Order: sequence, then C-alpha cells, then structure tokens
Amino acid sequence: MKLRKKNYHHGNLKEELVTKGLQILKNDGIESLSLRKLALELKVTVGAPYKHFKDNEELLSEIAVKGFELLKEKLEETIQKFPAKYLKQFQEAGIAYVEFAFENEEIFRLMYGSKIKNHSKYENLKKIGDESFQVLYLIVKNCQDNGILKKTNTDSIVLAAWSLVHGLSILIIDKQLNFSIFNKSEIRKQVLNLQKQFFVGTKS
Amino acid sequence: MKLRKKNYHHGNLKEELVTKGLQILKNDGIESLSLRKLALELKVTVGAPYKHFKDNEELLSEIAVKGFELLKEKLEETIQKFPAKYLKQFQEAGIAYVEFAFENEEIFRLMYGSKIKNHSKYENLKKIGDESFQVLYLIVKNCQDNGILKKTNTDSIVLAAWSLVHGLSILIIDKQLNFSIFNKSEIRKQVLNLQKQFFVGTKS
DNA sequence: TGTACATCAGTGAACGCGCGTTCACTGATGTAC
DNA sequence: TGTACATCAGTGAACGCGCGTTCACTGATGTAC
Repeated sequence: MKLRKKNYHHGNLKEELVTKGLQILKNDGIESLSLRKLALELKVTVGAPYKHFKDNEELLSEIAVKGFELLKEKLEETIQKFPAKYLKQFQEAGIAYVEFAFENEEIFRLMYGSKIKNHSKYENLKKIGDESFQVLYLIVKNCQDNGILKKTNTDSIVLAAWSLVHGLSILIIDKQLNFSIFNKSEIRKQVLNLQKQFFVGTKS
Repeated sequence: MKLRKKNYHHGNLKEELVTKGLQILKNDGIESLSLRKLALELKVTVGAPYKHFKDNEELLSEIAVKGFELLKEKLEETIQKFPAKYLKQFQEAGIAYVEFAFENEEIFRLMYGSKIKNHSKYENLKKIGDESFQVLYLIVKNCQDNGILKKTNTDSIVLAAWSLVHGLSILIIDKQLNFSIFNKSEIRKQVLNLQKQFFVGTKS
C-alpha cells in the first residue's frame, strides 16, 4: 500500500505548507491563514507543522519570501524584455510593481506590512527583500547614466520612485481612491502619468 | 454618594470608548485593541459597549474618524502658518503628512488600512476622509495657479504627490528602509528632496 | 412639588469559537555492521 | 543481504487564552400629569 505508506511521513510537508499557505493567503486573505487551518487542509495534525517551523511567524516569513521571489522575477522579466531601453525599463518596472500589488494584494501586504514584526530577524526574507530593491536601484542608475533621469543622488531618486509606486499600490489595494474600479490598463495609464514627474525635459 | 451614583450610568461611555481606544491603539497597537479590553479598562462590563456600537468595526470606524480629524487639523494648521506661500504650503503639508504617520503609526494604519473592510460603509469616515483629501487638492491647485506646479491635470499631480508621501510614510512605519533610525529632521530632509521632482524649473 | 411609569444604559453570566503551542507517543526511514 | 537501532516526522489529545456577541435582568434617569 504505497498510499498508506505515504500517509504517515508526508514527504515534503514543509514545502507544501508554504505553497498552500501562499494559496490560502491569496484566495482568502491573511485573516484566514492559521497554522491549524493549514495543517488540517494538508490532512496533517495541528502539531505537525512545528516539526518544520518554530512558530507561526517563521512560516509567514517563508511565505513572504515566496512573494518576493515572484515580484523579483516579474521585475527582472520586465527588464529583459527591453534590453538597453532604460526609459522603457523604468516605466514598465513601475507598472509591473503596481500590477503585482493589485493582483496579489494579500501577499503584498504580508511582504511589506507589519504582520511580520521584524523582517530582519529572518535572513531569507531580508536577503530577498534587499535583492528586489537592488533591481529598482539598478534601473534608476542605468537611467541616470543614459541621461533619462537627472544625475543627483541616486538614493533619493530610487526612494522617490519607490515611494511613488508603493504608495499608489497601497492606495489602490486599500481602496482609498475614488476612481472607478481599477483594471490593468487603468493602472498602466496612471503609473506612466505619475512617473512623468521624474523625466528630464518633460516640463510643463 | 455622587461617586456611587455615577457608577451605574457611566455618563459618556461612548465618547470615552473612542478616546480610550485611540489611546490604546497609539500605545499598544491594533492587536491590543479589543472591545473586551476596552470595556474592562473603563470599568464597565463587556456587554456595555454594545449599547453604543453595533459591533467592533463600528467602534474602529469612529476611532479612525478621530484620526482623520487630527490629520486634517494638522494639515490645515500648516496651511495657515504660511498664508499665500503656496510652495511652502506644499512642502510643509507633505512633511506634516509623513510626520503624522511617523508619530501615529497605528492610527495611520487604521485610517488607511484594510482593518476596516469597507470604509464607505461608515458615513462619518467617508466624509472626513474626503475632506482630508480636499485639503491636499486645494494646495496643489493653488500651486498650479501660481506657477509652482505645472498646469497639467490636477488630479494626476495630486495623486502623484499623495502617493509619494503616502508611500514614504508606509515604508517608514513598516521599516522597509535601510536608513538609520528616523527622526523628524530626517523626515523633513527626505520629503523636501523627493518633492523636488515636482517643481517647475528645478531640473538637473 | 410629587408620583407613576417608560426608557435608557448599565450588569453579569454564559456561549461558542478558533487559535497557538506542547508533549508523550509511535510508525517509517536510513544507516552501520 | 539481513538485522539492530537511532533518528526523524508524524499523531492525538489536551491546555489555556482572549475574543465577539447575546440576553434576561436591574438600577438610574427623565418626563407627563
């Protein structure tokens, strides 16, 4: 009975906890995500997850890592789609960022929010977070080097661009905007518009 | 015994629930804010609040309203401090916004976050939220009329400016920035820097 | 001014819920010889 | 190849917790006459 064999030692419970957690998070929101529910959903008793994670938050941090991986991948794909077109990269990365938040709002909230108290407590999380940030940084740097963004303090521009798309993302997912319901093409239009603030020679 | 008299009918329980709620929220965070705790803190049984609020969320919405009142007041004071100095108003309002978030992070999260599911369900909340937004709108409009901001679509600029300070606020309170610990003067510097993107004739 | 009565704003006890976490246990697996 | 044994990853039952909410009740207050 291979089936029965598999039942006791689940095999890859750790990985499945993260995967299923991501899925529940996406479908039902963070409120619906608990270790108990997750365990039961995977046909495992409530104590089992503790063999793999110290506590609830440690699991959350791994789920957040998965989220960052998705985001980072999305941003990198965007860049690769427009080799050496730095303006386009800047624009499309911003759009991709907001789209990601829009399509994965609960994951986004977990990644950046305060549900996980201290992000730097989790090495994996800190690492991938920094790496994602680096992607943005590189785009801005390239734009500066090619005369698309002004050459003052790179950090400042990165922070401004990031704040802009991050703020817009949050405002959208927290439903603070009056605009008609958002869709992707609406997002594209808005982001492009907002980013205009940054470009050299687009004045008045 | 006036004291004993007062004990049964509390007098202004409704108001005190909101006030105390705001205080607990500020000191201990939203996780520590429950109707039960609040009731006990006010020396009242756990059922009492239900005479004044339909449920938990209704109370939260009133607390959020108080938060918006504080923010709106702060923004309006800023404007009045610099009559007809529209550039200064724009700058200082942005700083005030971020400062507010920094100093009242849990309240800020409640005001804009998803803890309250549907903000427009609560009239008071919707109203004061809109009014606060109007303050920002007016500042931008004035700047445009005086040649400080470019005259294209006001909505777009308001949204950009709002996203910028909102995003920065969130990034700060969610501890996503690497910078050394923030203080008010650090915030001022950053906001002014970021806002430079917007001004006419500050290129390169 | 005094009284009867409706209404209001509390009490106090209870219900049911889902949660995180622990722990002695046991079945399955891998390894040394 | 077969066996003894350590280790690993589950079980299942239980603990204690704080929570939101309800409800029959009662004391205090306000009002009509």
